[in-house]
Amino acid sequence: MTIKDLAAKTGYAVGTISRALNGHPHVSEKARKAILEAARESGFQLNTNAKQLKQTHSTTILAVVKGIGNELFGEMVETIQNHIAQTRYQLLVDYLDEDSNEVTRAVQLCRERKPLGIIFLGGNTDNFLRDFAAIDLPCVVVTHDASSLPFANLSSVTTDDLQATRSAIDTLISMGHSRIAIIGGNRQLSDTSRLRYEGCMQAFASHGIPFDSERDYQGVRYSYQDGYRAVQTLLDGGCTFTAIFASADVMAIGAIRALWDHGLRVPEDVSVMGVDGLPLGSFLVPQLATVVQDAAKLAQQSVAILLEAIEQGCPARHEIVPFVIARRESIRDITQGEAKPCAKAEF
Amino acid sequence: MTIKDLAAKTGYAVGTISRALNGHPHVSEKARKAILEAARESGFQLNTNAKQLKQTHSTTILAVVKGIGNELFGEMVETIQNHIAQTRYQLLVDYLDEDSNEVTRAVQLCRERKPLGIIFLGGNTDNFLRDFAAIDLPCVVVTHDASSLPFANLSSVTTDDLQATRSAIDTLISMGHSRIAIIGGNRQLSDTSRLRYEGCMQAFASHGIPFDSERDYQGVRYSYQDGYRAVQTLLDGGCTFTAIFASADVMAIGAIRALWDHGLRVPEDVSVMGVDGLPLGSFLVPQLATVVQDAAKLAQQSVAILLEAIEQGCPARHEIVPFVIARRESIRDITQGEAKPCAKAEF
DNA sequence: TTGTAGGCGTTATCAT
DNA sequence: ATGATAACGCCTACAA
Repeated sequence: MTIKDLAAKTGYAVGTISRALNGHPHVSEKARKAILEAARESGFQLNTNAKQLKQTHSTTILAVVKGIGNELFGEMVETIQNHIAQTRYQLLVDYLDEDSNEVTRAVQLCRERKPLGIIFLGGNTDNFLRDFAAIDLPCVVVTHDASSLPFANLSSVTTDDLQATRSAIDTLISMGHSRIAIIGGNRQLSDTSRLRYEGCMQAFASHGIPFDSERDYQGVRYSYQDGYRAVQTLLDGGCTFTAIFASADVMAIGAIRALWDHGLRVPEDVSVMGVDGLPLGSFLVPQLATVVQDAAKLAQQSVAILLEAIEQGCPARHEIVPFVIARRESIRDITQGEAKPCAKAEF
Repeated sequence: MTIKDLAAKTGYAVGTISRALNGHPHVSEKARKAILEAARESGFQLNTNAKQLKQTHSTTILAVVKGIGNELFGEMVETIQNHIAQTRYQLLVDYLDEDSNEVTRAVQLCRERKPLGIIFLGGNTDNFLRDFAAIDLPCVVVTHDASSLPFANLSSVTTDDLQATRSAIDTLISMGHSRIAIIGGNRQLSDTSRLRYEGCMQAFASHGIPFDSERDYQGVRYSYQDGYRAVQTLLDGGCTFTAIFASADVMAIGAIRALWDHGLRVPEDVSVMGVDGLPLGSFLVPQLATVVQDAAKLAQQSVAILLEAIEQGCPARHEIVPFVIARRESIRDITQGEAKPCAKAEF
């Protein structure tokens, strides 16, 4: 079934069919009704390949999401969708693996879908440096600072990962914790992981608290399981602590269970804090203390910046969205009361 | 940059370029090398629109996933990907909303991507009945029984939702619970929700346990928040219970927190059981008792059935994958010991 | 308002 | 082994 068939069926020419189906002007009400009806009853759908092959520009905004299964991104996609839906544009969401190159993918999609602009959810500096030059549309990276990259058409909206992490560690320190173990991501592969690690180190340094990366740090993948195992490794490695900071909520959740299995209670024996502010965190018992990234605002800002750039040619901007330290039930102030210095497992 | 440009650049004709780029036979080693090199150095990529427009068949297997954010489907996609990667086929994953029509979407993708077969993750009977006739490829629905649908090319792999739920309720009953509240999904919209509800009713009936749907049942959406609210509504509505059965783990998690906030402890005061067997469940404190769907096996079977159908023309099959009742920490046997008859909130 | 025809970038089918 | 050329299904001038 093609527009030719529809033309034969309705008696109109393909040109009229095309115009009617695309809501173009210069189609009589009669023709439009007849054509739409015929299309509906035969379940006709335009062939996107042919359409996009011919089309010189679309009315599409592209979102390239790096890492399916990242709940934070999931929330943001939803918000972005809601905002775009209120404009005359359409959102096209493309998901890819954590470890594939989002920029080359975007380059390909530019050719094929001719979007008006791109929102990157997550991104890697190296990829941008190597491949972004080929893109000359307005773009914005969310969750990844691009202010120091040499691209005039690339904006960014981020949480200040370094400050956020510093602030989280400061919070723990202010609650009397000085023996803090860290569970982080892969600092080689992820800029965010590197920044969050730096934030921890700066916090420790500014308080004169010693930290032995070898013993007190675990770099793992962002999963429950890896959070769980990281705690095991820390304990086996002789690490003692009154608090654990995990640079993602999912790892924190795995960590809490691992502690429990070692006979350690949260927050009585060990305080645990994460990063992200996943909705799940506030349904747990204990509620997970965390650094809340304002997903709604990150998403909303990215759309705003992109639309300004598309419609008014505004230059690239680099915005920072405030984070919030959520002091929830999984952390405890130990400055007074019984001093339970360190939480080495008792078996 | 098109293959025409490459043709001009290398001196070969477009046909040869196309053959070389697609690894077809009848291309001299010399030509192949020259063309591939020219393509590489100019960063050339085939235009998928044009390619798919012209191509009569692909080597693609399509997975249509209904409901992004469904973790169970996420797991299965990963497994499917791993299996397909070991074959000569490629997997194309298409995500759509819970409430959009997966079958019409598949029809469109058939035209445009010409896949060899389709795996549906999730599906709705009405949609299949109305629109599936247009598809004549081998297909398999996972998580949704299609054995009674009149399609010779449609297989299915499912957990027996009705038996699974019956069995879960039986378990709770065998542990001494007779006042059980149910948190389910929307029975009008989701076949699975309906079956799970049926399973509960059958279990109650066979044990002669009365159940007042009006008071003891909440039909909500699959989310933490809705699980939480459902418990509030149940308690406000005067429902008393020693156990809650939620027909999805996410709702069970929300329910546990709601109980906590009402001063009720799990499993001491109330037992809570879910369905799905999300990895998360075993990292919680208490670990979530649940009906584990064997995601790996569901995925693996769906691929096996589809490949058999594609390669050997095997007829459609309808398989049932066993579930496992995971009696984990969130449920408690109350047949002996102190009788704490019902768990009405004390405020 | 409607019809006609050319071309988007590729693959496939012929020749050569 | 390679080249020429006709589709693929649609959009878009342009003509009527």
